[in-house]
Amino acid sequence: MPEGPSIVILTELIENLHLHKPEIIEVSGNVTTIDQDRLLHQKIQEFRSFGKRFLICFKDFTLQIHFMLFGTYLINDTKKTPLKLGLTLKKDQLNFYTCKVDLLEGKADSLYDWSIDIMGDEWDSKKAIKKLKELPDSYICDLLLDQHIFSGVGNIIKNEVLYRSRIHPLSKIKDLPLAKIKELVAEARHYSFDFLKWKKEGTLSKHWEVYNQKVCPKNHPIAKKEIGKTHRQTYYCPACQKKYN
DNA sequence: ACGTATGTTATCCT
DNA sequence: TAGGATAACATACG
Repeated sequence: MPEGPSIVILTELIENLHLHKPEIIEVSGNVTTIDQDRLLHQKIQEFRSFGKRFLICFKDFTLQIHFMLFGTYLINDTKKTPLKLGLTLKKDQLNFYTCKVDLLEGKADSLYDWSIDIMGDEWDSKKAIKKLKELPDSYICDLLLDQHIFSGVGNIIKNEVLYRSRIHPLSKIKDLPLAKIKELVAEARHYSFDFLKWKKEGTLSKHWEVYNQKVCPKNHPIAKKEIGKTHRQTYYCPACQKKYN
């Protein structure tokens, strides 16, 4: 569920219900981080995604849902897991489980820097490149996961993008030629949309070239290590991916 | 059946 | 005190 493209899918699913600024008739769930009464009888203005966050937008505040690692949702269905937040509309019900819910004052437009949303129309690759160059000593595997640079990129996207760009995860920004940085940033955006397409088709895992794989497409053995500052599981091909230093 | 994990953050260490 | 390690969340998947 958690990476950016999956949140886009959720947003599209709800948009396809063709709700028209629906009123919240009932609020349920065990969420404690927000005042549930604040939502009652409010009209939802729109649904949006920002990075890994799902946004339910109201006139002057924004409900932000982050699914973390285990979060799930059901539309017009329920399950046994304790309900974190349920929103009953006139005809539909939106149920969120195992997620982090926050109520932020203000409109979504002004709450986030939309130019860093990897799936967004306003994505600004030049800005990402600029931010990367400001962190010369960081490993590229950590920077791809930096939500202040690549909002919405997660561990799967990280691994696949590094393979596509043929960059070893422990390369540092200062050692990468500018052309390579540009390629990487472009690939981060491009693969995110491939992820979206394949996830919709149900073929995402079939297209993994390194993530969860034993060998790369050229049949070289894949290395699997927890590396970088973030210690996230990293899959890479030592033969195909060049270490810049 | 069990180990692992698409993520983040608070808290406890050193 | 800065930074690192750890736990917590609760489920699905192979």
